[in-house]
Amino acid sequence: MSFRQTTINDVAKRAQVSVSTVSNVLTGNRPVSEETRERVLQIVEETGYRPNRLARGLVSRSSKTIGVVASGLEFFGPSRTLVGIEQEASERGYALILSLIHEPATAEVEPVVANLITHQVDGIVWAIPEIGHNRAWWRAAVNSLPIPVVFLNHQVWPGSECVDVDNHYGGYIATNHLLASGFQHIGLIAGPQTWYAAEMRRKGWEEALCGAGRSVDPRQIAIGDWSPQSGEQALFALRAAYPEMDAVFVSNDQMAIGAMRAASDLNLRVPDDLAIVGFDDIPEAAFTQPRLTTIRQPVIEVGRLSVATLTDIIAAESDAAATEQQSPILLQPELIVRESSRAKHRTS
Amino acid sequence: MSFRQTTINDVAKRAQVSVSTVSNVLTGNRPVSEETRERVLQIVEETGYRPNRLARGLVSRSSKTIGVVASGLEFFGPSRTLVGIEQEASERGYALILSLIHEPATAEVEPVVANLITHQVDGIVWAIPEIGHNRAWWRAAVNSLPIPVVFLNHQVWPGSECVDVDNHYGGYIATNHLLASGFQHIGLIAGPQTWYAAEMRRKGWEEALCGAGRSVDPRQIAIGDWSPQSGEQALFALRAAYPEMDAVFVSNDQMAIGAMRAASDLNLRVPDDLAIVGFDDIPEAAFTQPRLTTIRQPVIEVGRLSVATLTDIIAAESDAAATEQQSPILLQPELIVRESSRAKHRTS
DNA sequence: TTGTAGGCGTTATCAA
DNA sequence: TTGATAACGCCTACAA
Repeated sequence: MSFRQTTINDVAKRAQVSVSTVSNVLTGNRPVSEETRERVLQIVEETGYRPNRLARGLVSRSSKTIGVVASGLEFFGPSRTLVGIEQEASERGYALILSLIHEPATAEVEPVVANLITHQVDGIVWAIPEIGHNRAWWRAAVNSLPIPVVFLNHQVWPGSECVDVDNHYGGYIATNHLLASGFQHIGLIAGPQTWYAAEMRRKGWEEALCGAGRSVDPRQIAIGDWSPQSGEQALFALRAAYPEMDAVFVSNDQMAIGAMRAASDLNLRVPDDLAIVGFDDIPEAAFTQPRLTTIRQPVIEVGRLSVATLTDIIAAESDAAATEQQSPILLQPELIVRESSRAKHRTS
Repeated sequence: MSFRQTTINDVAKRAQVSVSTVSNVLTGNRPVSEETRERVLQIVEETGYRPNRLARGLVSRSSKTIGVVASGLEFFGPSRTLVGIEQEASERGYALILSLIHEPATAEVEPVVANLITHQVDGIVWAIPEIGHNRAWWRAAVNSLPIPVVFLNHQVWPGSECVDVDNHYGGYIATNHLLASGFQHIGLIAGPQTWYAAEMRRKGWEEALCGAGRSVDPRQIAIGDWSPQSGEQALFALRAAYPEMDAVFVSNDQMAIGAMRAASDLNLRVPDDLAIVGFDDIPEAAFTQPRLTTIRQPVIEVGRLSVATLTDIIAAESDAAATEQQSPILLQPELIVRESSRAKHRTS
């Protein structure tokens, strides 16, 4: 079963050249005469030879591998972002080593990073929601790591590379849309405030309200955990604390679906009694009753860009030509208007 | 920035022992006196030394890495299964190299597998829906590969290792539930029939109908692509071709949500005019209006089991003690009754 | 219990 | 344009 794989030595012998010539044919690092090149390629084809990347990485000090640390693959954004990460990495010839963290709030950062470095990854994409203790760890550690790191969904700090959706803007346009549609009392169902993205969406909501001269009060806010169930409960709570509410911005579509369900149980018609705007544009959002107005975010693009940025930095390091990046790189989300926020009053 | 990492040599020198002693302390392959053991561990701690896994893998011929080839991370099942795969791998000390395939129907299998072997993975979890041409490729290739492979959501064949949910049974209990609830004309919105799982769910539906002495006709079937939109369209089509239909088994929850939307647009009340049963139990399913009856499948468990099986085989190979597995390993799904299939007629 | 030396499969350096 | 040969960092006989 488990025979010895063919090595560069086997190829060299059969092609009657030295191993360095075979290596040069394959890497293109040094010119090789057309004649021998073809002969070597021929043998490579015949034997199905493929260079052992462990050996290659060991000597060349570049594994062509990047580490991805992610979390929350059960959610729409993170799982799509991972797809973008993989696509870009694959196109650029990098393999992915995947680590998942299940409890970002308590998990230790150091062992995860150390383990990836152990695998000699050329860089890391850190796609874990920002939370106090891991931010502190990174601030202290990032500059002493031997490899570059790109952060997703994190607040930027000097010297760190970040890619993110502009969640502040997303919260702002969602809320502004409700205001422009004539709604007066706009609540918020927020995500966990340990998530930087959730905090930014809340701030966008606040800024829109303040900009329109509306008050912002804690009783207008309920906090969920992104799940439909928490959205349902949040709407019950909000309705009790803030009965005049006639619209609500919900920080993700899953909670919005829970909120729609709660509205129905409270005999509130959407959008006539209560308008709802979500966030994400999950595939189901266009098929709820009524169809859900939401904020679409370029999640795949965030993943791609993070890898593009990372590999550029990696390439720049070996070229010793440090390309200065602007950070954070913010991608703009987009308002998708559907039925759940149909205008209450005519606004000219 | 990029300094030389500490090596086993550095540790050996500082601890005033040989490299083999350091190695033995770390691997436990040979006994070391308590005294020197502690001294070495002390230095390891101080220097933060971690063995280079490329070097280790090169010489020990075991990278402690497994390749995962997946697809459809935008869907509920596959993304959760990946979580299970990662959990089990991480607990067993394996790292994951992730490859995604975007067009399983046309993608070439060989380069993906070859690339993973290039990275010296110890085994592969193949989580790509079974489709004609890749099945053919695997049949020919699987026994000549140097490493073991475990297949997810595939039909088993002699010598292959498979882990899956019992989709046939799932389709059967879903349909039986509708029959037992008094529904007479049960349609099917199926997934792409190139997916083995979709085919099995259809067969379960068929068997339940035949078992109850009902006819099975092509006009009772519409095929979607798992998306809510395709579910919506499928219901329109089905309603036109099969107007007496009073219940429908939908092969996944996303299509079921689309179908519920279509039912509403057709002024059909669910479940009174049309009962619906989905498949997956996505988090949203409990919050639709009405709440969706569905089949819950142990997707995380499938992922965990696949890695458990794979690593057992890997361990058995190096022990030269081939543990015979029973294949396929089928996990049972479970019926979750909610409102969308509320009984039409009393059945005692 | 410990040390020495060879080799895993490559790429990189130096000569030719 | 090519070929020896020395690393890369580690494990593992074999020797002491």
